[in-house]
Amino acid sequence: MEDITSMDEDFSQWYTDVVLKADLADYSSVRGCMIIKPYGYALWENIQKELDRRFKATGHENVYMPLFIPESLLQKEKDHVEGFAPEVAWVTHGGEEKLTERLCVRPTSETLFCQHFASVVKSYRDLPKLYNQWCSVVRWEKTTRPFLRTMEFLWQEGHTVHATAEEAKEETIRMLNVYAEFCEDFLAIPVIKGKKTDKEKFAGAIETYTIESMMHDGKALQSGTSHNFGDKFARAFNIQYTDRNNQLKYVHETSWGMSTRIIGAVIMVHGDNNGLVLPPKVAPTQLVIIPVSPHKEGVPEKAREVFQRLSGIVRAKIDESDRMPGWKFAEYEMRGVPLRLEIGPRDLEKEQAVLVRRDNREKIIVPLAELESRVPQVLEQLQQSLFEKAKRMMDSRIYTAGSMEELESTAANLPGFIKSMWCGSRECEDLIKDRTGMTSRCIPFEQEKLSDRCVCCGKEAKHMVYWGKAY
RNA sequence: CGGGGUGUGGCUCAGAUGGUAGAGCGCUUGGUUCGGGACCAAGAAGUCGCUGGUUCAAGUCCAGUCACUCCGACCA
Repeated sequence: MEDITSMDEDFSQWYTDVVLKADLADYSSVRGCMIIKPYGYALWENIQKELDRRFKATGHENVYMPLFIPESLLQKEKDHVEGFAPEVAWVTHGGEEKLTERLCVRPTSETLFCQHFASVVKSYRDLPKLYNQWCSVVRWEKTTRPFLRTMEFLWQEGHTVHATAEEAKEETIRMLNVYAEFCEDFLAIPVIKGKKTDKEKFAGAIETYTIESMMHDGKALQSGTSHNFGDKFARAFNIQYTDRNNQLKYVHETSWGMSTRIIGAVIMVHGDNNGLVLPPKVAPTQLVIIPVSPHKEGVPEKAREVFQRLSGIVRAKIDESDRMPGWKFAEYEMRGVPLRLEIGPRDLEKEQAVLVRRDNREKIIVPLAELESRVPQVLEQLQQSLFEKAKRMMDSRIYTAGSMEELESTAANLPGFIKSMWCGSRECEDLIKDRTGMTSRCIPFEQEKLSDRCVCCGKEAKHMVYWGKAY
């Protein structure tokens, strides 16, 4: 089998090669939609499991809303419908009969949740409602790429209603932090937390918060978002409750989402020219055992014994197929399995096994007796070093610009993010996009005062902003 | 939606000037191998993306269409 395209040569092609050859997904006969294969789906299941655990730990409950939204319902909130109308799929017929009202296939479920909240929230005693749903949504995209942008994608969408604006804002930030910690601790992907500019915020939100991560090619991927709707949707959908003082009040809402797109981030942050590299915490298989010269006496028995001992401790797999060992090494590297254990005749003599790390190919000789303690230890170190490597990569590609000239030349020559001061005007944001191809990624929570002046117009600066080219 | 590229066994591709469909890899079977993608032998596998046209004859020429892919604009 030939190698995958080198990422330095053609990053996009490298990405596609990895998705296909690591056996994560395949193209389907439906334009823009992909088949998520068992290995890719196992990855998603691990992401789901961990996120779901974190949602439950913060008091959320899972629900399920319908796939279809009546047109009249979608129309209720003006900004929302304007944002999504261009990319929804419509159902116009049921069997042979034309429907009296078109149904859209949900691009997101705010409107359905709102209608439901309007019917179940009556009193301050009914609040808050902290809901989440796991589902797929459809957006009629013009160009698609596996995981990064598909017409149908799997995600979770959290929807909550609260009594006060303060509570809604707290929830928005809480869930952004859940996402950020999940990315950093579980996926080993460093993120920048911040707020979206008005131009970039979600259709219908008063504030959108985001975590932005940097891919290997220096481009940004919005990895999770959390929206504060204030009482905008509540007013459009008439979601009111009676408070302790018998006053009728509008609720305050939030929504937040993370999708299978995050798998694209895992690929593009950790992957290398040998294929996928998975952080141990999310890897479907954490350790693969490869018997070497399995026809030699004692080898398969010992390999199975090691497999038995380790499978209670880590997600282990043993490959006893009749492939050449070299083929297996390459194959499991392609699939990003964090740790490989080789065991052959030479090891039997010395009562040892050879561990090989996926990230740096370091070989670690471990006495058989110590495997139970050493394997989890090495996995933990690997998880940690993947995060540190990604963090160094991101930090080393964040530049500062004090003038438009600097912004333009940096954007043209150096992949990565650029931070600069900004006056807050849409005009400057648009101009920067025109001149550099970069959009504002976020107004980070961690502000630095680089200067007093907007990088673009020279007027008084309001914020420091990260700019970047985005997926 | 604009611009470029590509559609031929599972995969990567070859098939000048139209004339009976090819290779390598993979797959199956048997044997030898086995510490970084092994070797030998035998086999199976294609209505040449789809529709129409030109022609005695189309993978090849023409028109249309669909899909994939890359680069822009729009978006999780």
